Amino acid sequence: MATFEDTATIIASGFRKTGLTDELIAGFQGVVYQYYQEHGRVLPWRRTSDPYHILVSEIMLQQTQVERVLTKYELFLARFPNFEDLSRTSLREILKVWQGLGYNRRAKALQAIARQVVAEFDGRLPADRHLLQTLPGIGPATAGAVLAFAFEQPVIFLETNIRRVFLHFFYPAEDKTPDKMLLPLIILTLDSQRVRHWYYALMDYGAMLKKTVPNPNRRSAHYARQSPFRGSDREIRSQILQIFLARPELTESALLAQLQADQRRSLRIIQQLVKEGFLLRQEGRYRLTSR
DNA sequence: AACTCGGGGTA
DNA sequence: TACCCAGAGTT
Repeated sequence: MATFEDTATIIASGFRKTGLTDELIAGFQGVVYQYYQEHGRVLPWRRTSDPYHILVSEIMLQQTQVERVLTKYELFLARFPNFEDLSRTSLREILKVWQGLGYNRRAKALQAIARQVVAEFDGRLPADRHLLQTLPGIGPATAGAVLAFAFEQPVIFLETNIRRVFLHFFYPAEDKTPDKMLLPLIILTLDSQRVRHWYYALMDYGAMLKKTVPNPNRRSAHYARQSPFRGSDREIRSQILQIFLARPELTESALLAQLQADQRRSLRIIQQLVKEGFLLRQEGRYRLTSR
């Protein structure tokens, strides 16, 4: 029986010599499916095909580990069961549930999506990539996930786990491989009869790779390091939002007094929150936007 | 193409 | 410490 290392080597060398033959595709799918059959993850958002549930999970999962989303997903859906409920909820209520997930603008985007879906799409998420990507917070990856998982469409779907898999198997030694080199492989290896199943398998394989080999995504052309959180603007931002979750409103001086940053920097960050629609300034006081 | 946006678990 | 997470939006 071939070891884990062997299968990657065999597929990589086969791809170099002959390109992507039907035999190679079948072998690749076999390796991924076999892993999935034995070690596939059972996750709550995989038990539903409700577009709202899928969308909530996908927005939560953007740049956020599965384990952390697990603690929030059910809670969020219990609190906001559908687009209509979410569309009628205040930003404060949404942020309260969102606390701990990070990237709070996702929560705001989700609320905006809910309102738009109710107002423009008769309460149903459109099964169309172009329309989905016009909605705030939905880009190529999230649109692909929704189309694959909720609507079973044989679409291109590329995110960090999937990127790892294709870099690992097809570009194991190359540096700075752009995504456009992977897209044809994604199309050609897609199991279009079982789209959702296939992408789950790919993602689980990629999640496994993260723990067993040096991160292949470092060899992506799009790999980028993140700036430290400690001492960053976004640390101040999160402090500001937490302050407003604890109390309804503050004067500017009271707010500034609670922040670690110097006044100039604090005001810039506060102004940014106003611009993004998180905060409202009224008669010298700040508060969360009421809607 | 490069920055920014959260927060936490893991090595 | 550093790393990086089921990315998207802005510059």
